[in-house]
Amino acid sequence: MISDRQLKILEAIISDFIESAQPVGSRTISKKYPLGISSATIRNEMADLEELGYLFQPHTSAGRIPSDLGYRLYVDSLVREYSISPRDKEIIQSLLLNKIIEAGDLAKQAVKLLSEFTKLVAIVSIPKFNKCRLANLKLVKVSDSKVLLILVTDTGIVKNIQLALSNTEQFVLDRISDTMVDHLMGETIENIDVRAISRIKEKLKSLGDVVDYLIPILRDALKSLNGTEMHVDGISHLLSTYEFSDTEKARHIFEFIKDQQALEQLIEQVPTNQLSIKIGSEIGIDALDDCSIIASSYKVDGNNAGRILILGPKRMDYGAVVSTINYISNTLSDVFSGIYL
Amino acid sequence: MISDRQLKILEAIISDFIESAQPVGSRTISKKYPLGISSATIRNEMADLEELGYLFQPHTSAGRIPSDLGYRLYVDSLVREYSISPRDKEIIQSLLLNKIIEAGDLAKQAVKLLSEFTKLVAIVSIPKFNKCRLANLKLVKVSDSKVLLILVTDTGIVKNIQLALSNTEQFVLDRISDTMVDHLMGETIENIDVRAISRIKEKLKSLGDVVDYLIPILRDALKSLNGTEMHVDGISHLLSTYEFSDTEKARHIFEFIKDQQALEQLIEQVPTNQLSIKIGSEIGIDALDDCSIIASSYKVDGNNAGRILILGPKRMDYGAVVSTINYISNTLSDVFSGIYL
DNA sequence: ATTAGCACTCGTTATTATTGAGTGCTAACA
DNA sequence: TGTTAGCACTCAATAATAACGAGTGCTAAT
Repeated sequence: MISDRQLKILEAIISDFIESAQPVGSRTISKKYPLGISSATIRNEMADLEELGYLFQPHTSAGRIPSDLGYRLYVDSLVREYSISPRDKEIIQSLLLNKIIEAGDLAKQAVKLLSEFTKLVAIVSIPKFNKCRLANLKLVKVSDSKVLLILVTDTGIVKNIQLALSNTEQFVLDRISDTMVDHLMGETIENIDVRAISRIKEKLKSLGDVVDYLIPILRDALKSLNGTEMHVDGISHLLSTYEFSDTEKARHIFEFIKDQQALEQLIEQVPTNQLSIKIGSEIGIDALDDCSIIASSYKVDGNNAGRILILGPKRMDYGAVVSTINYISNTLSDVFSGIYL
Repeated sequence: MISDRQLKILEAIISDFIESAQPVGSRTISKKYPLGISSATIRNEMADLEELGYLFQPHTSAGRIPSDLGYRLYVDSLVREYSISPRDKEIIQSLLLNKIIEAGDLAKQAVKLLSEFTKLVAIVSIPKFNKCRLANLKLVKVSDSKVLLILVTDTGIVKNIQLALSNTEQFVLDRISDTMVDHLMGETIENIDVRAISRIKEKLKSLGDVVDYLIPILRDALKSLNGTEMHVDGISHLLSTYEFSDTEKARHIFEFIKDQQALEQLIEQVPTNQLSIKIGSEIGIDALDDCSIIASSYKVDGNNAGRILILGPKRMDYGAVVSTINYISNTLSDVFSGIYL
C-alpha cells in the first residue's frame, strides 16, 4: 500500500512541518534530508501520498501539509518516545514527592509541571468525589455559629463544607461524627443512602434536636459533591503557538476550555488504562479541529483515579509529550498510592 | 483651570471612546452630544484640552484619545456608580450564600461571579495563611502509612497536609492534636515558634518516639504555609477586547498574570480599607500600561482578610465595575464574617 | 466668543504589478 | 522502468501606487 520510501518522505515532511509550521516543498526535503533522491522524484511521491490522503495542499502552488490521516500514521508507526533526562526526572520527583504538600494541591502541581515541560495546555482531573470511599469524617466547631464538616477519602482527598449550626458543643459533634464514621467508613459517598442515614439517626436519638437538624444537612452536603474537579494550566502557551496567533481561533479554544461541562465531557470519553492520542477531527469538537490531545490516567492503589491530558496544536512534538505525560502520570500514581510514604 | 464646558466635552469624548475604541473627532461630539456648540468650537476646546494633557492624538489627522490624566479626571469627578439591579443582587447572593459550599471555594465562586459580571479579569486573594489564627488542628489516620494534618483557621479556611507516618494509632494522634490545640488555639500560625513547640513536646513525652518524629514535621508543615493564595478568572475576556486583539499584547498580560510572584506583589500594594483605581502608567508595570485596575478588599469580622480586584483595558465601564466590585466584596465580607449563618 | 469654510495631513482601503516558492508534466537518461 | 533535469504555469505574499475620507488647524466673517 505504502512503500518504505514514501514512509520516509512522509516522516521528513511531518518533522519539517512540525518544526517550521510552513507547507513543505519537494526541494526542501531533497536538500535537508539525505534520502538520495531528487526533488522531482519526491514530487512524484508526494502526489501519490496526497492521493492516498496523507497530505494535502492549502493551494495549488504551495508545499504539502500533513492531513489528520498523515499525522495518524506518523503517530502510530513513526514517533519514537524519548527518554526523559535524569535532570528532569529529578525535578519532577522532587516537586511531586515534597511531603509537605497539601493533598489537594498534588494535582495542581502535576498540571503545572506538565504544562511547563511540554509548553502546552495541561489538564488533570480528580475523580468524582462521590465515587470515592469515605475514610474519615469529622465535625469541627469553628466558631459559635459555624461548624466545619471535613471529609477524607481513602485516596487522601479532603473536602470541607461549612455548616451553620449554633450552640452545639464539640463533644456532641464528636459523638455524631464518630457514629457516622462507624457506619459509613469504606462506603462510597454516592452509596450513602436514606437507610444508612436513618440507622445513624436512630443511634443518635439521645442527642435530641441537633441530630434532626444536622442529618439532612449532612445528607445534602454529601449529595452536592458530584462534580468532577479539574485543573488546567498553561493556557497562555497557546498564544505563542503559530496556529493560534489569530486571536479568534485562540478565543474559541479558550472558551471551550473554560466551559466546565464541555471539558468534563471531553475528559470522560478518554479511555483509562492506556495512552490515547486524538488528532484534529478525531476529537470531534469543532473548536479543537486544529488540536491534538494526548491523554493518560493515573491510578491510586491500582484503581483508575483521574485523567491527565495535554492539549496542543496537531503540530506538536508527540514523542516528547508522550514520554513526559507517561512519566508524570506514573509518578503521580506512585505518590497517590503512597509507595513513597 | 478647566472650564465647565471643557469638562463636558472631555466627558463626551471619553464616553464615546470607551464605547467605540476609536479616536473621537470634533464632528462626532457636536452631532452625538447635545452641547449646543459647533464642531469648530469643540475643535478649539479640544486643542486646549490636549495642551492641558487630558487628550492626545495618535497622529495629526486623527481624533482625540484620552490620556491617563484624562481618565484620572474622568474617574475622579465624572464617573457615577450605578446601582446594581435587584435581579443581579439576587444572583450574587444566592451563589455566595449557598450553604453547602466548600469553604475554600467561596473565593473561587466570587472571582467567577466578578469576571462574569464585568466581562473582565477578576482576581481574589486569600490572606496569607500564616497570618491567620489557629481555630482547630486534627491529625487523622487515613491509611496504614498516611496521616493527614488538618488545620482550621478562625476565618474558616482549611488546609490539609499529608504526612508519612506508619504504625500509629488514632488515639495517639488524638492525644497529640488535642494537646496542640490546647496550647496553640488562637495563635497566629507564624507565631508558633520553637518554644511553643517544645512545651508541647514536653507534655507529650510519655508517648515516646512518635512525638520526636512528628513534631519537627508538624513545625515544617506549618512553616510551609506562607504563600498568598490567589484565584484568577476571566482571562479569556481579554481576547475579545479590542485593545488586545493583537496576540502579542495579550500574551504579555497573560504572562504577567501567570507569574505568581509578580501578581502577588501587585496585589500587596493595593491599599486595603478603600477602593482604589489605578490607570495605565499609574500601575507602574509595562505589561499593564494599557490596563486599569480597580481594587477593593473584603473583611472577616472587621479585619482585612483578602483583596479583590479587576483588571481590564483602560477603556472600561468604570461605573459598572466599581459598583459590582463593591457589592461583591461587601457580600463576601458578610459571608465570611458569618452574618448569614 | 463662535462658527463656516477651506487647505492640508495622513492613516485606511482598493488596485495593480512583481516576485518567488512550489507544482505538474514532458522528455531525456541510466 | 524508475529517475531526473527542465520548463511553463499557478497563486499567495509582498510591494508600489492611487484614491478616499475623517479629522485637523487656521482664517475670516458673524
